[in-house]
Amino acid sequence: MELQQLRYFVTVAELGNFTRAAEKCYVSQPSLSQQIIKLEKEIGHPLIERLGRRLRLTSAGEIFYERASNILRAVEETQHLVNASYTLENKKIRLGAIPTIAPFLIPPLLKKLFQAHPDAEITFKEMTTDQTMQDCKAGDLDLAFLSLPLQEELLDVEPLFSEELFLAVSPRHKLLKKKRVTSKDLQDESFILLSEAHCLGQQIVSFCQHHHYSPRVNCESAQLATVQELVGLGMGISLVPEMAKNNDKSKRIKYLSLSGVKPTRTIVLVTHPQRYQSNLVKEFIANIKEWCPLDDSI
Amino acid sequence: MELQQLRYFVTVAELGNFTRAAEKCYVSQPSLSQQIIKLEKEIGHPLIERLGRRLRLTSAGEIFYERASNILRAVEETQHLVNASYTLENKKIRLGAIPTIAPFLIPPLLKKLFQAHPDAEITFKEMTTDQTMQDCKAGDLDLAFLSLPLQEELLDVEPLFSEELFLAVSPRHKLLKKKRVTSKDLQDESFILLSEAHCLGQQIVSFCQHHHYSPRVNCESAQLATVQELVGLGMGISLVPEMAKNNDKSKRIKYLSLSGVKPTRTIVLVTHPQRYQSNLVKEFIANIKEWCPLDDSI
DNA sequence: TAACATCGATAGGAAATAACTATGGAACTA
DNA sequence: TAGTTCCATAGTTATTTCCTATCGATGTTA
Repeated sequence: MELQQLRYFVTVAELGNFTRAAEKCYVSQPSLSQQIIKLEKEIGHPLIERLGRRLRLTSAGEIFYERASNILRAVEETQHLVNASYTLENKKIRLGAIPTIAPFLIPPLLKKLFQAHPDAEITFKEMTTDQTMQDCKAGDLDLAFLSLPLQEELLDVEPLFSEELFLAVSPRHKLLKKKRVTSKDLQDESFILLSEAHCLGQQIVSFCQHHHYSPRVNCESAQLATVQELVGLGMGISLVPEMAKNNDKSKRIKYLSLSGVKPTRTIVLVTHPQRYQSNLVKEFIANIKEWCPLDDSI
Repeated sequence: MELQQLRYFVTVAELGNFTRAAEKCYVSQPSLSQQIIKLEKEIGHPLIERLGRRLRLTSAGEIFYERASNILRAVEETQHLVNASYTLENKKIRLGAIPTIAPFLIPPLLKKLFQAHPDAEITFKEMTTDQTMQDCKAGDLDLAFLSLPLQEELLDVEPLFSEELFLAVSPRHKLLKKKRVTSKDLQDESFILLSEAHCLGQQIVSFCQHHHYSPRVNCESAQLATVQELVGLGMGISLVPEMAKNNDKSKRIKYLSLSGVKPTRTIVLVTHPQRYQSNLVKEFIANIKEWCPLDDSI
């Protein structure tokens, strides 16, 4: 059974005439006749009685007509629905970010997004770098914010900006007395780091290794806010991204810019190169690139 | 858009895999791919995102999937419904008869029909000969009972039986005193006939003409019962079919069998030669031929 | 890291299907 | 009776669908 046959049959049923139905369907009358005959054979029952010149639907034909016209209406509606869904599709954005970026970068971005598109539907997912990249690859995310380094060749990775990692110490910390603090001064300090799964922790460890010492890890936390609280209580020091420093309105922590080679991290925008991007996603990505202070990079 | 494309698409959506979908649809994978691509072109939006090896429905695709699977379900149901309608069709019989036959022949026939098929759905229509034949030709009746003569070459006309027309007179009528009443004795009588539209009236007129006299038409009625009432009141005489005579349990009328050439009428079964006949209609017709007292014919 | 396996898209030719023209026969009309 | 209208059939052409073979990309495994 094919839709064309239904279209032919419904037209015949409505016009009560093969010839005029054929005209309306823009086919020759024999073509239409054959398709109707074929349809009747497949159904297994005659649908139209040919009584001399007059046509008449059998009771099977009447039932079939009801159903067929409903089906054709459903098909038409489907086309319209899909067209409408294009608008809907344009309203959806699925974001991902790691926890050390999310609370500082996502809220202002979403605020701007909502100003421009009050009807946008945002889904946001905070995960580790690995999980986020997996979701990106699977198409569950339209875009994600991560931090370098990444070993990922299949996804599009576009650097947005770099930011300094500031030394976070408690207000009474002895390092505050020094004029210049370099990485070497940190050698004997207790570091408070995020858990290993989070890249910021790894980044700090690798920064330390680069300067030929290991941080004395005292405490691991999943949240930067927790780290900041612990630092504020004098339980250790940490390296905190600039966005976290700027976001910290409490005065319980002092932030120092290290002298010499400053530790930094680079925030990147990750997308799937093959995935279809709705206009809203495209626009959002373009705006992100505009908004993000690339020139602030150190 | 064609149903085959919907079948392909729904299968892919459900299996999440072109190759296995192609196997399930018993086509090669390229064939299925092409049809999906064609479908997407016609819809105007991508329905399936190909992300590496993984597949993913776009939001348009999800909406389309919902609709498509509903449509396919509707198509399947339609086939079942039509099959079921065959049973329904088998329960319908549409009968037609002229008024001078209907009250005597139809009730006993329906009684027997209901005994054999308690769930049968009968539609009965009492009309003039012309109207009945027109309905037969249009397919609005499955079968009809009429009386000869008929000028109709397009319909099937099958004689069922012939019956005598009895002379109906009031109990005090002078003709009752005669031992033998012939058509010549009727020459001066007042005839009560059905209106011209009814064939029994015409038949009586033609019977009289055949015997070289005209009935002195006094009164015309549309119903045989009315005629019988009038005869009973002594307002005239009439010729009444045997079935009407047998049906008349009141003793207000005396019926005489004419001597010599007896007037008769022949009851026929009329059907449309091209029309589809359900099993019930076929069986009913076969039973009618069995039941009807063909051997009673004069 | 290289070899292998899997998957969807593409190309080109073969098969199947639906289209057309021409025509026939039945059924109504004038 | 002649003419017209209508649906079905026959034969052919055109289109569409399908198939095989193959490519390129993506994961997986040795």
